[in-house]
Amino acid sequence: MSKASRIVEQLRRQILDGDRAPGTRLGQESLAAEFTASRMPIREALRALEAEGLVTIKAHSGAWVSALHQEEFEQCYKLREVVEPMVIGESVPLLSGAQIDQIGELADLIDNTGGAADLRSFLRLDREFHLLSYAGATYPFLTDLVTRLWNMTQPYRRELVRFMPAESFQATCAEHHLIVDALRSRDIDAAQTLVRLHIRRTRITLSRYGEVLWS
Amino acid sequence: MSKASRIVEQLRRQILDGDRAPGTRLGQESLAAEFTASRMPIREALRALEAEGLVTIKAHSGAWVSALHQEEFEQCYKLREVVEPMVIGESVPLLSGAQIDQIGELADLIDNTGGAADLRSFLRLDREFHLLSYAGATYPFLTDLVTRLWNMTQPYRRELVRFMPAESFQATCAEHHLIVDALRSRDIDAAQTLVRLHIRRTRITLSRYGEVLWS
DNA sequence: GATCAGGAGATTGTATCCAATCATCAGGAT
DNA sequence: ATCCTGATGATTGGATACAATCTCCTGATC
Repeated sequence: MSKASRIVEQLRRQILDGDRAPGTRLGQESLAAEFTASRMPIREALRALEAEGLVTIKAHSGAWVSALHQEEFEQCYKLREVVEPMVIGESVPLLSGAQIDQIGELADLIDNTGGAADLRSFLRLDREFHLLSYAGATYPFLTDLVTRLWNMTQPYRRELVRFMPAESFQATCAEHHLIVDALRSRDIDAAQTLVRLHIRRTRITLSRYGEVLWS
Repeated sequence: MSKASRIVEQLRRQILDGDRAPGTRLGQESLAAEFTASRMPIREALRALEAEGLVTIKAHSGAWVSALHQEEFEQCYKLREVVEPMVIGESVPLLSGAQIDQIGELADLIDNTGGAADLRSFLRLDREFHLLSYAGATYPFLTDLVTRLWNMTQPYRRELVRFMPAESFQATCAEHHLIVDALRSRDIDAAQTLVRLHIRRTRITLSRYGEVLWS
């Protein structure tokens, strides 16, 4: 595996984990020093992350961790409301029983995080829960798009979930279990509707606290 | 504008125009000689085109113009059947009257190409017709996806359209004009249905000749 | 005859160096 | 006081040189 691709993975991990906040400058020289490499693999890594939407590059100027305006953030969620039901519809008939069991276990684990109480675990498990439920889907383009949308919004989700009230967290957990039930009974329609409503409710809940974050 | 981005545009154009067929090797050294540049901007360009799906890179091995199997080609069309109705639904209410007129003119121009008779013009205009009809859509991610799907399938469309019988070409033209009518009357539902059927019929028509191409 | 090991050649990946471009700030004119 | 202008410093873009890796051919072995 090349040095550039290792740097891509590490940088992506750092951005998603919140170690590098949106708007942070990514200077080639300083990154080269950090990763003990030359600027060349750094440049390739930044280009790759730009293609993923995680990094924004301005010619002859520099690279920054991509930042979203509130409208862009909400547009990502609105797009997810349309695309993810489509993807889970493809996925439901093709998921294995073992996969569905695993998704159910993730739902249980999420219950125990308490949402904002264990933010890091919640974000990681919630992401895993949803993306695994799409594992059966056959359209690589759409699953890539979904992953991109999750990645791009992750830093903001981290900040916004802090404000999420307990009742909203409980709703999230309940919806997760309903989704698992729909998967178990292979009910495509129910799964699609639940996913759409789940994302929609989350968007509306989060947008209430967006004013604080973006103002 | 950087040298790399100029190379991206030229290479993309060459691939879409059929000057570089799928499976063709893209050696860094030879490309550097062609474009009178060093290998460095070439690498950046290849990475960018890889992100667009037009180029496939294998580590330590090389880059090739992306090739699709028949199943992948048809999967692109099936995905278009789902995504493009969504996009045109977003687009219809936001297209300007001037844009719709322009789309109508494109439909007329396509009639005059005679399909396989003037293949180059047909491909260019057909592409322009559809992509312009999506110009009102507000989701950049989805329009990017649609453009990617068009680009990736273009080399194969070029080959397959050669076999397209006259009746199929006439059907295509008729459907185009029906779509224009739907745009003019701002009929979202009609536009979505027509686009879906248009893509579906094209896929079925083309797949009939795929055996020849891929066997 | 088929398969696998090994080495030569070619090609990609990385480091270093130089050139081009942009941001910043001082200085002067309006 | 504000805006424009120009020089300086920092940073990215590109070229060249070297290292790492793969491919393919050769030849030996089963």
